[in-house]
Amino acid sequence: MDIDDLTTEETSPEVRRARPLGRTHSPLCDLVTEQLREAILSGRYTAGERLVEEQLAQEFAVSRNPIREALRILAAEGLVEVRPRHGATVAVMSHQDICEMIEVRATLEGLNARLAARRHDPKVVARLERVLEKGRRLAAGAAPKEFIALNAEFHNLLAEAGGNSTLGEMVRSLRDRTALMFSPVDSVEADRVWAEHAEITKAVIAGDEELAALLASRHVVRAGERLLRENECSDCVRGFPKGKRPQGCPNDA
Amino acid sequence: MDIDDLTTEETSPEVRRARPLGRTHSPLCDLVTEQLREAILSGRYTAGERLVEEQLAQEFAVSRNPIREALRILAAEGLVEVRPRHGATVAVMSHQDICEMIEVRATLEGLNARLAARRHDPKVVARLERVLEKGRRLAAGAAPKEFIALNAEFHNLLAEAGGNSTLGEMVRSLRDRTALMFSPVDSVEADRVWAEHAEITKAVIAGDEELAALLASRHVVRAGERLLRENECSDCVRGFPKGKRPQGCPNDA
DNA sequence: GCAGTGCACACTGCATGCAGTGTACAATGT
DNA sequence: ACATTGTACACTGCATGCAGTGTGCACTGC
Repeated sequence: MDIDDLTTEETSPEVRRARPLGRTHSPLCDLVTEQLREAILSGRYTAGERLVEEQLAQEFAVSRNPIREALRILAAEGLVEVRPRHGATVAVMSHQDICEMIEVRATLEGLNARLAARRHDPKVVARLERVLEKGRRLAAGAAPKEFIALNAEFHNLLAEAGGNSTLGEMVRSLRDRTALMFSPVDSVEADRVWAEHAEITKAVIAGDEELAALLASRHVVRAGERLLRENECSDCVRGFPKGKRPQGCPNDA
Repeated sequence: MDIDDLTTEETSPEVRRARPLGRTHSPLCDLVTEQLREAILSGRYTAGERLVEEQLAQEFAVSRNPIREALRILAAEGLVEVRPRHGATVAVMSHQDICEMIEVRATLEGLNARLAARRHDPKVVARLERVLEKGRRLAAGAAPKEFIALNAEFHNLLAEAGGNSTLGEMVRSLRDRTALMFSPVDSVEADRVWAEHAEITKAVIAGDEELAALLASRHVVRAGERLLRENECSDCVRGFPKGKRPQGCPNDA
């Protein structure tokens, strides 16, 4: 609740360059949404875990009202599932769900890369290369969390390069929902991923639409394949401790 | 509020086949969401129109709470825009927004048709042909509203034929958001649209992935082109009466 | 006239309270 | 032992109320 300096009144008539409080301070509902999303994406809440309103309300030190709104928003995004009169749970994704999302994401990343290549805006490209360089230095050695952030940064920038914000928003959502599983990569994987990023960027710079699309699409499928291979014997993605699995989890069948 | 027969208690021990009330009755929040979505899509609320919570609450005869939740959900779907402390408005889409959505939708419909052709499940295909036939009879002569419904039915079925529910959900959302503008078609247009549907279906039945994808994609672009042509001089899509335009509407510039 | 100030109204953001529903578990009868 | 009923608890759904914020308009002094 970062409303701390409301007490300091304007005393001198000169322009004080006070930051526009009214514009900047977000409603609690939005803050909760962000934090909750972050918490889910970072794995602090595991798939299938119940999200009890009162509990969250105490955790965030707010009333249940903003919590409820946040939960509806996240439900609309697909990160949370709300069953009427049964409450909210972190969304559980089946093997099939993941396959579906990867298929769609591969197509959309392909389209986006194609658009990026078509425009190859020098400004955005420059920024892309900067992230690429930063990643090249850290890639293999980076902590998982750092790597994820860097990866997100690259892909967000690529989306920007595509210049289709609707598309960008959609892939971001898909990436969020699948990101949970892409997390643990060994250093060999990380190197390969980053090399692929470089290849994509090269194609974008060259304005080679066809190649950029192909590479970006394949980039998603590759990561997906590894993921699906790892999980081929379990229908649910994350390993739930026995007895704590979401109801209906095929692992219990 | 269809809770009408709660009074009828089970009196005889035999199984009464009473429908499970607990499962079926939706929370007000969901009902409001649906009705509001329907109202926006059918044009009963025009783009940029303010959606005042208290007003809606009285309209639906509920409190502001479920209204707020519905608004957040629709905002997450992109049908409504919520500015903190300024309230909600029906989303206004710029020329660019529409271009972007059409581009994405064309790609996704293409992917979906490809998948549908790959599976060409006889059962779904049979249903497709039934809708197609019904449409062929009515197409040109149908009332606009009827035509839209029929069109939606066809596309939903096609999505089902694709077998990727995530994808289906995404194209449905895109179709919703663009549907507003596709509405007024003359009978020549309607005939052409329906002929294209038939072509797509044929390719799906033949299992010709490439053709199905191409046709479906082009189908979207065609409709989009007409739309964009019509609006090429106005940046905002729907004609707002002068003085009632959403703030920032380029038509006022 | 016209910038600046104060005020009133409209609306959103949020907390609180209560009724209704789902669920687990003990009590009861068979 | 087992099905059935009763009951207590946990939680969601929703209404209500109030504080805070945005906005338009009258008022003031110039």
